[in-house]
Amino acid sequence: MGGPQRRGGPGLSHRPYPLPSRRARSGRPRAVSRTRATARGGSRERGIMLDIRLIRDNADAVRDACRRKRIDADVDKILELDQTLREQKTAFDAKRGEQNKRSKEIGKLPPEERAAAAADVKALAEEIKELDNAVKDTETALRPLLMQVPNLPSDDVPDGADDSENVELRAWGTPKTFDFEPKDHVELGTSLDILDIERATRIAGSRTYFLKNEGALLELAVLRFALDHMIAKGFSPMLVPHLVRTEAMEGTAYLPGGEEQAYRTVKDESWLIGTAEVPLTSYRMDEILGEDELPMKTVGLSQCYRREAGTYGKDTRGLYRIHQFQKVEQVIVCRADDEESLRWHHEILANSEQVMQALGLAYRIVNVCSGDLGRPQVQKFDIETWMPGRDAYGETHSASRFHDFQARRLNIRYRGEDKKPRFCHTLNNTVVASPRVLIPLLECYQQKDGSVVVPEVLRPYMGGQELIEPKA
RNA sequence: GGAGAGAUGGCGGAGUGGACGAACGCGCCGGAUUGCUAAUCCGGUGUACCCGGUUACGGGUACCGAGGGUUCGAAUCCCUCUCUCUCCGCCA
Repeated sequence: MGGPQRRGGPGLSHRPYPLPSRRARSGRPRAVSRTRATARGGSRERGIMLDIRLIRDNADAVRDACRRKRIDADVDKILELDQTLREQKTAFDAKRGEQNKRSKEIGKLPPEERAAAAADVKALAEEIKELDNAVKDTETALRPLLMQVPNLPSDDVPDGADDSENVELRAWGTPKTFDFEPKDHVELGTSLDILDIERATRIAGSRTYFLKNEGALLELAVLRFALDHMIAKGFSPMLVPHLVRTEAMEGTAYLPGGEEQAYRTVKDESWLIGTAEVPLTSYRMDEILGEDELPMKTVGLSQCYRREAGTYGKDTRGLYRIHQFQKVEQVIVCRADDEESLRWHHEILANSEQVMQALGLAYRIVNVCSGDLGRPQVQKFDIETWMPGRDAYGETHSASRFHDFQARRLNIRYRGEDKKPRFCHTLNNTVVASPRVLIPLLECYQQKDGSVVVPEVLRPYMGGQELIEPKA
C-alpha cells in the first residue's frame, strides 16, 4: 500500500450522506437491463443531479452546500414548485383515472350509444389537457432550477472560496534543489531536441507542442508504466472513444456548464473528450448492473482535448496548460455505500501516489476546498507535484468522489441484496497525465551538463535507455 | 456519399384503434418431483412517479425510440425528430 506518509490523511470518518426515503419494489435479480430515460410522466430525467426527495428532506443541507460551494440555487423556489407539481400530478392522475375508466365503458357500449357517451367524456378530456399542461409548465420551470443544485460536499471538505484555500493534507518527498542553475522543461526539452513548441505554434496555434525523439518515447513510457501499475491493481485497461455524444458529457456533468471548455465537432453533434473519465464512467449508461459486477474498476488511456477558454495569459509557458494531452485515468463504479465509496476514494488516491513515488517525484496532497469544488463532486483530493521551473507545486492529479451524482444522470444502477435498483457511486482519479508530468520529470532529473536521467522504472519502457543527452 | 430496413419488457419476438403492461418462447426467482445433476410440472417475474399504511403491502398514473397531433379511447392512425442496422461507393 502507500508510501511513507500514507497515514494522516482524512480519516474514514464521514457524515452519513442523507438519503431520501424510497419505496420498495420487488424486482428480478441479477438482470442486466437497459432502460431508456424518458422525458416526462414522472420518469427520470437526465440533467437532474440530486434526488428531489433528498432536497425535499434535507433542504438545509442543500442550502448549506450552495453556500459552501458558492453556487446559487433557489432552494425555496424548488420546494415550492415541487409541492405544486405533486399536487398537480395527483389531480391529473385522478382525472385521468376517471377518463380511462369511462373510455373503457364506452368500448363496451353498443355502437349507437357511443356517440352520446363520448360527447360526455370529451369535456373531461379537455380538463385533463389543461391539468397536463399545468404539470408540464411546472416541470419546465423546475428543471433549470434543479440543474443549479450542487452535490453536497463532504464534511471533510474545508470551507474556502478558491484554490488558495485548499488545505494541504500531507507531502511526500522533498522538493528538488540544485547546486547549479537549473533549466526549466522548455529549455531542457529544446536543448535535448525532444520538444518543439515554436513550430507547433506556427502550425497548430497556441498551447500546442511536438514531442520528438526521446520526448515522444518518454511520454509513451510513463503512460504505459502507469497503465501497467493499474492493471496490476486489478483495473481493466480500456481504450475509449474520444468523440462522444452529448448524453455522455451531460451524464458525467461536464455539460451543461462546460460548453466553453470542450471541443465540439461542426458537422456532427459530437464532443471531444477532455478526459477518459467521460467514456469510462458512461460505459454502462442506462443499465442495471448485477451487484456481482461491482466494483467496476477500469483504467483508460486517451487523448484529452481542452479549449482552455478564459485562460489567456495564464500558464502560457511550456507544457503546463495545453489543448491536447494524453492521460491514464482510473474510474470506479461501486455500490451505493458511503463508506465503501470513501474507501475507494482513498485507494485511487493511493494508486496514483504510488506511481509518483515510483517516479521519485515530490508531491503533496491537498483537500480541495468547497469553493474550488465543482458542482458534482462530494470531495476532491488533488496531487500537486513539485516543479522546479515554477518553484512551486503544480496540480498533476485530481481524485474525485461523486456519490450517485453522475450515476443518477447516466442512469447506471445495480440491484442490491434486496433486489431494488439503486444508483451506483462513481469515482475517478488521474493516474498520470502527460506531457504535464514531463515537466517535473525533466526538471527534477536534469543534471548540470544538461542531460536528463531516465527514472529507473521507465527504463524498461525506453529500451533500457538511462540518459537523455543534449544533441551535439 | 447513394439505396433500403427497423426501433416493443433481461433477451428473442407477436401485436394495425378499446378486453394490451402488452401473446408466445427463452432467461431468472420460488415451489413440486428427482439418489445428485439434467429434464419435467406449477406459480411468479419491468421501470418510474403520486397517494395511503411503521413494514411485508395496497391503490392510482405514466412509459411499446423521442416530441407533437387525431380520438371518448393510441404500441396500433398522422406529422416531426433521433438512433440503430444492411447493401453499394469511398477510406485508415
